Amino acid sequence: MHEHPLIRKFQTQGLRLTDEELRSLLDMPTQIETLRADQDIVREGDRPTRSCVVLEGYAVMYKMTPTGKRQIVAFHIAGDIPDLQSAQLEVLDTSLGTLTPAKVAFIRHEAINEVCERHYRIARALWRQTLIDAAIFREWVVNVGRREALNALAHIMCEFVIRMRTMALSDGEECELPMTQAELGDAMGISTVHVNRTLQELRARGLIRLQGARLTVLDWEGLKEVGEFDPTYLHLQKQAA
Amino acid sequence: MHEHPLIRKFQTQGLRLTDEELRSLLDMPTQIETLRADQDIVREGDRPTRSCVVLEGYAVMYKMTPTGKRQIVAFHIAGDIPDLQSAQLEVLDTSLGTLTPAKVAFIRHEAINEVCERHYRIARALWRQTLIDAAIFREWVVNVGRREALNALAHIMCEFVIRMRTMALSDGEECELPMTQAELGDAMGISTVHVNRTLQELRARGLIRLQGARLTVLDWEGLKEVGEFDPTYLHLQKQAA
DNA sequence: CGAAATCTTGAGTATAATCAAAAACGGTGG
DNA sequence: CCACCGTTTTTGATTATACTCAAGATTTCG
Repeated sequence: MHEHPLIRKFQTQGLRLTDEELRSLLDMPTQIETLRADQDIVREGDRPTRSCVVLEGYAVMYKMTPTGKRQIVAFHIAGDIPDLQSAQLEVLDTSLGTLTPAKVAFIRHEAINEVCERHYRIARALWRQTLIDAAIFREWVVNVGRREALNALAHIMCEFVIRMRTMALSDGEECELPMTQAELGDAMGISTVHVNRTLQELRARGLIRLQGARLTVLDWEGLKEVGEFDPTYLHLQKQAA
Repeated sequence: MHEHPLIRKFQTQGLRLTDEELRSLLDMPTQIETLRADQDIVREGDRPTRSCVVLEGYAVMYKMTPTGKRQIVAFHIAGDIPDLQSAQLEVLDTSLGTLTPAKVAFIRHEAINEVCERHYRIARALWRQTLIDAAIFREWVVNVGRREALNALAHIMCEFVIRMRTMALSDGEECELPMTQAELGDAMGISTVHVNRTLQELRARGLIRLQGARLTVLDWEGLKEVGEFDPTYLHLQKQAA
């Protein structure tokens, strides 16, 4: 696998880049920034002129309601381009912030759109990526709308572990789980207190161990079952599995 | 506005098609079918070789949980291409069905991908459309996760009326609301009984009138406020507003 | 006109929210 | 290395929103 998270991501999607495509991608001028935890990168309503690639650390997309409640709509890991949408849509409809200290690479929209126009295969791969993001949003609607806390939490963990494994950030049993209980609650649409009690139930059932930011899946089949987890919606390619 | 729903949709997004682009689009071979209400068009797990354009009537995208609960993730109206994703992703992760009797046009994926490759502007417009769909999913996550029934229901109505108006299917005050209370519940992740009580509250507050499938917005500002509705996420162009 | 679907109402229950406060943890600086 | 501070996690008690079950009224459609 390539060492650059973005290229690695393309590879996990089964895209064999030609030398020229690879060069075009790596030649895009980028600006790399190191960010602290809990820092906004862009905000709802912004009209950014660049998008970012997560190189290290974790990010969240979220929306605030007028009454001050927060809903997290996505967690992002290395290789993700959380705000790729802003290259095609003028105004941001969500905010993006860091979850942990993070390193991100900013790429100007013109650069992205030039590469897309020159290499339709890259445009198509990025389009495909945004379609997978959309598939994940759909699954989250189900998670938040029709699953009880226990199942929803198990589901979130399954998804996160699989995505981490796809990017070689987990061995499939153990990985970093960088979000606090409050953040998990904001992702599932439930309160922090209820997250805490639900976590205890998952532990009591012997499905997971969670100490600090370290998650260990003790019973993968059990967790999948409780989480009603079917990875189809992640649209993984064979070699990724 | 053009009489073909798909072309009209492109126009509402501000895309001025050249004669050649228009010809390429209209020359795509399509198969038009008339469907009854509550009929599946494609199902989760399918690997379709074509996508469809809604010409008349209404469709829903939904997912079922293993315990038999249904979550509707999108309502689709004339001009929408609900399963455009399947042109880029192999397996469907949601099911698509009619809500009412409907007329749809099927287009083979090869035809779509050829047009996209020949006209990058069309590819980009379709990409953009899928990004707007994703933005709507994000808003639905908020609706289902962080809004109480009253606010969520008002929000759904605001979104539906605006989308109908954009496609000239509503004057902005009155329009068809083709879903049953059970379907509204499946869209908001609440029970039918609770939808009923919530509807009564919206009526009691003088915000709407709803008789059969006919919705009249009596107090647009009030409904928007209760629904915490900000249309930014629909990414409408100026002329549409 | 009649059957099926949809809507409505009531009563009892469950899941999860809120409020409040204590315990544990993690990082920082002396 | 330890004490300290802010954050995060945990616990308890009370309340609220929404669910389930059940049955009756109304609408829709063939």
